[in-house]
Amino acid sequence: MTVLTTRGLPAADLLIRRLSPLGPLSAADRALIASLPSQRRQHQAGDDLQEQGEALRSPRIIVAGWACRMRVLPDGRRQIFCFLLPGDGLGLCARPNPLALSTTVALTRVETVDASAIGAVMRASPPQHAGLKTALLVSASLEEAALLDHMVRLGRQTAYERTAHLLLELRQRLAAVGVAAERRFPLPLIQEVLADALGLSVVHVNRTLQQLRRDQLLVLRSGYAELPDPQRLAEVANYHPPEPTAAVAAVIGREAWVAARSA
Amino acid sequence: MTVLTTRGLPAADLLIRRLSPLGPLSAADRALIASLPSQRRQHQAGDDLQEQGEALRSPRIIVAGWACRMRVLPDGRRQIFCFLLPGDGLGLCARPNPLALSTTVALTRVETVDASAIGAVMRASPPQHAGLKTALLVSASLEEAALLDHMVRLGRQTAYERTAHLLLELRQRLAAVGVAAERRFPLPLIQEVLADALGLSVVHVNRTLQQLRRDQLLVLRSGYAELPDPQRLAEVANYHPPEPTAAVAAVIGREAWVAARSA
DNA sequence: CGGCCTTTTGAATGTCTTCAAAGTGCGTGG
DNA sequence: CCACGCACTTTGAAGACATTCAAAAGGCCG
Repeated sequence: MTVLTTRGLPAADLLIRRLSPLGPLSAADRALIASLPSQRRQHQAGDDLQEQGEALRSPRIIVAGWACRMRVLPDGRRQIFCFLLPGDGLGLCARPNPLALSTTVALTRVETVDASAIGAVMRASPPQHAGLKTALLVSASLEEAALLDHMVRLGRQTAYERTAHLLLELRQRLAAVGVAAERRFPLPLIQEVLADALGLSVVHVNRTLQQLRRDQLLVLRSGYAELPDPQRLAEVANYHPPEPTAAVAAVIGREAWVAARSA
Repeated sequence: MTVLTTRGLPAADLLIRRLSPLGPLSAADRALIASLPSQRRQHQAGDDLQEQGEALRSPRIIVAGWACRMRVLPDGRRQIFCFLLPGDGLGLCARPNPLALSTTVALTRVETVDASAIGAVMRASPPQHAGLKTALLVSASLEEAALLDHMVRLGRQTAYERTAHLLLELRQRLAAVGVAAERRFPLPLIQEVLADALGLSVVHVNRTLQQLRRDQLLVLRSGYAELPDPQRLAEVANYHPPEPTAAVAAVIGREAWVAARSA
């Protein structure tokens, strides 16, 4: 059975579910993840999790709720770069002591746990955590690929395609942490947020969502989205899910991965 | 006097000019850069320098010409993510053996030199090249920031603002390698390329450029752009150049940088 | 029940695209 | 050296897509 909510789900389960397809996690890796502090910090919707230009705060993992990275223009226009979902890291960066390149804001109530131990693995390369580091690098790779996808949406897709494409990405990412069923997943975003992510006006997002509903491609209710026909939606949106295999190969090379699996 | 062409300029000069404001380059760092092979590989305009999904080719530095990273949709729509200018690296990545997340194509005739030595510094952390590694990481940081800037352009700026903003970015980056004067710099791009970068149609790019000219903010001729009033242009575009100081602090922390300078 | 935030609707407007064709510049070959 | 061809730029007109403004409807919480 698929878990449809993460609130209350231990951080470790979430992280292991997300990372294990991305690299060969050793027993030591799993132990390190399991030993992450269980104490959760609560953030209210609207809270800044990270201010642009400020030194990166100590690394944390989101265990519940949604956030986003964004930038605001002087006249109030806002662009959302990406959404941060349960299982995603905050301030997990391979660079030492970096400044934040964007502001991170909680979109719902968010719960995070400290992930300094994982940050340490990112910065050093302890041999007993090579698999974990691989998974983290693959994860960073996937994030970067998602940014490029988003740029294609903004620059070269219609409102209808953009919206469909984003919905499929969110479904895919939520599925990777066990928070999405095949067709149904939580979507706790108001239309203004979708608009700022998709580079559209709120009114137009509203009309685009209606069009998707009329076309039997989307059902929205009580904070959940349902995609009755993901296949057809993927076709209209030109959506291609990231292959985990490709993602892994992206960091360690396909041969190395095969070797690691069989070892 | 500002050098207005790089063809013939040694790779080392270009790289040192670009990297020295980004990190404290030691004598060893400069020696390593100076010892890069001088043999240049020629690529014709239109050549693939790197295919999406393919293993990253061995790292090289562009010493002359322009390239871009981009993705193409099945129906031929194309989005350009960023431009690669002289002094920029190809396949310089902190991740080991990664696959390319996008295709890289030469936009003009391009000359590159091998940069395996620099790639090695990126992957390992030889203590005698700590400064160089810092500079490379800062450089990667700036690249990422530029991607985010581009997303803001695509999602939340008008055609006029986008175009102005991109021109200012190009001027700034070319100036960093000594290829741009205060107001004049090479712009070897056809309008179709600008269109694919800016998420606009060719026709609209044409009209937007005309508008900029009518407003006395831009002069284009024989492959060069001139910005008669960069200040005013920056205002209409909401352009904020990346501060080198901020960039350095972004990687090593402000205090560490100050310490390194005075040491 | 009332107030506030969010969604929805309508109408007018504006930005940007598409299609089609003419103009311009430049290199090549006659 | 000129003429031609080709690629790129420019122009016009029509229409599609998206925004803006304004207001009504819906939902949720105190």
